[in-house]
Amino acid sequence: MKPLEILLEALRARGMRITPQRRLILELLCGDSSHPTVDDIYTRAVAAMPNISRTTVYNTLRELVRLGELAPVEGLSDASARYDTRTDDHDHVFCVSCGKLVDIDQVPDRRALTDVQTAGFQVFRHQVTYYGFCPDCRRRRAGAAT
Amino acid sequence: MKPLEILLEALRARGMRITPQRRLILELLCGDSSHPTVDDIYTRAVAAMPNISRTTVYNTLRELVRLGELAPVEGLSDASARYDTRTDDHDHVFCVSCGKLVDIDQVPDRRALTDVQTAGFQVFRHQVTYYGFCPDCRRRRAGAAT
DNA sequence: CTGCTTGCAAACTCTTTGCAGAGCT
DNA sequence: AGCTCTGCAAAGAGTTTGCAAGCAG
Repeated sequence: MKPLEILLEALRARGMRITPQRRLILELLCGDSSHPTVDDIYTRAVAAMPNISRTTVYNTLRELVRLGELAPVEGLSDASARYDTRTDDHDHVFCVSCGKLVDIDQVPDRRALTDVQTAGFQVFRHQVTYYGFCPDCRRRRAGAAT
Repeated sequence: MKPLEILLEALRARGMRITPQRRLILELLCGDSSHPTVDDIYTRAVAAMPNISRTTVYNTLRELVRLGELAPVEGLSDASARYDTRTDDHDHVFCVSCGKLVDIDQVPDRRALTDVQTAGFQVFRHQVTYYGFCPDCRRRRAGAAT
């Protein structure tokens, strides 16, 4: 969740126009840390601007990814793409029960891998996805176990 | 890459029939550690059995996943699904240049995460994807840098 | 004004489904 | 023989593209 002004500036800096549609989509992204899908964004956008099109949502999200201001979330078998406004290196915790996805900082002391361990790859980035149950589902399951 | 016999046995154990198509697909999977896509498998299958259909490939792969003998690879933004015959917990190294994907063992001493670090999630599994350049692309880039 | 952007519709890709006939056990 | 499996074609889901009209700068 980054400030709206940053995103607007990123568009302006590249000579892209600030249209009402784009502004709306950016606002929605800024106020959301739930890693929404294209359809999530589209649905909320339509509520505020009834005749905005899916195409515009797709276009805008694609541009933001291109600008490095938005990151597609990988690591889930979800049918449709989910996006993250946090674009620095970080990890994810995914709830296998409800699909909730939360950003977490990377554990700082992970041991460097040897060349053998990386199969000779020159690694410059890594991303960890933790799978488990979120607090809500954890509670729900504990109750059900009665 | 697991032995063909294991896969055949898994099918038999569930009362599934060993058809020539299935046998072929299983053979292709066993002899492949490149994490092929559906189309990779289909293309090679067609070479050996010209009128095998994509449907059969899809069906067979889906069944194998259902049996736990094949794992869809997550964590890549690849358009189409890639499959892994290694089904135990392990990590991946992905070449951002050529798309090569290699299985590696998990680093054993990863520190346990606190509840705060996992945002209260009860984590039971994690998966790391390392991004970098594979030995081939590394060499290629070193040469190009002349 | 200029030309980037929008939004409609159609195209495309990947995957799943329906169903009749073929083939495994 | 009985029932599963195959393969064709068509349907579906998600995303991209082509293009004429609209609007930001």
